Amino acid sequence: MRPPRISRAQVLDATFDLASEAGLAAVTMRAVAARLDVTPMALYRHVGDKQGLLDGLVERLMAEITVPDVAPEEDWRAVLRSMARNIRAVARRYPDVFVLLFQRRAVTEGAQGPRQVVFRALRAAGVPEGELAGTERMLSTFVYGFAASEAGGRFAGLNIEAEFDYTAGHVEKLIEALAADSR
Amino acid sequence: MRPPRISRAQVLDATFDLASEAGLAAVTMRAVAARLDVTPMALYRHVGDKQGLLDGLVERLMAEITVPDVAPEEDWRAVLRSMARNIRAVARRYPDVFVLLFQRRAVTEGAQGPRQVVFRALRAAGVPEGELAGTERMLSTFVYGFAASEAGGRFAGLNIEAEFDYTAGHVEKLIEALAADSR
DNA sequence: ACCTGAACACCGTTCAAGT
DNA sequence: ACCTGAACACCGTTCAAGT
Repeated sequence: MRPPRISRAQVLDATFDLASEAGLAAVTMRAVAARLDVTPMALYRHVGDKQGLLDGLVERLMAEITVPDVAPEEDWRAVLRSMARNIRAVARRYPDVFVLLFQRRAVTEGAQGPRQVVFRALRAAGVPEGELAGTERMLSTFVYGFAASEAGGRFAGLNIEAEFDYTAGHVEKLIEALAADSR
Repeated sequence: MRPPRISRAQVLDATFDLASEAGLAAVTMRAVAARLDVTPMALYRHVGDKQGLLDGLVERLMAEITVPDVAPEEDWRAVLRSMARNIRAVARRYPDVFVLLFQRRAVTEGAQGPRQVVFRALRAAGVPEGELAGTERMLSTFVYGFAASEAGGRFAGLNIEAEFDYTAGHVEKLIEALAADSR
């Protein structure tokens, strides 16, 4: 019987700080433990193992994806673009952690907040109810792919903002077409 | 003066085989060396370091992306779908290696063959010359994002073929719209 | 219940030496 | 030029022990 010296939240905070400052490669059980002035083995009770630590890191990353405070009914285009820009910014700040999103299906699990905002925006655009879920998945697949490409340097040498506007414009037309079909 | 016992090609072959059989985590300098009956240090002359080994692995992965033998002028939709299916198959077979594509910009470097095929298909669809490059990037970003999502399990619980058809259908409409605008 | 300490089986990489 | 051997500074994780 002993009072806990550290919590899962503290472990994840330390992990996230470490990843922000020194990248994913610096995230080791030992380094995280050192930050908390604790033995590596102390972490196992709180996060399971290294895999669990990384899952927690992805959780924290998802929490970084904030929701714009524009009302979706006002301007659905602005809402969607602002969400996409936010996701891209997160990808740029944590490029190596970001790709973990693809491997952990956390994209569907957590971040229900952002998803609801996208739903409202798509509804405001006139996308029929039955197409909402499919469209949201299509959209998020696109945005995450774009953000990962950008953060990984796949668009190196290009004008990325122009690239984004080009793509976003076409996706908006796609959404408009979906709305028009339903009428 | 001594005859070489191994070549870069052999090292990469062993690396690729190892990754296919046991996943990316099993790819260590020591394990690759053991496959070639050689000391770990022998690899350094041929691939530089671990990073260089992984770059070579991505090279090999790109080479797995084959080009359909349908003439693009015949049915551009079939060509694009067949390429997308092939990329998805590669992602499913090597899920953890596949995400490295996002981090190495190899997508733009190598694989010029597939890119040319996409160009021809888009031309056949009627996409104007000036929009070809941008459309191809948009398309590949989409396909790679979809493939990575699928391989990583982000679509778990969904009918993935239906999901693909849904998305592909909308992307085709997007391409048709691009072609129509130019007339 | 929670943490420590020592130990085990791994890593990538250096450096000097051998042929 | 090409490979080896020993060594260094790391890893994640186990297990028994302490409080």
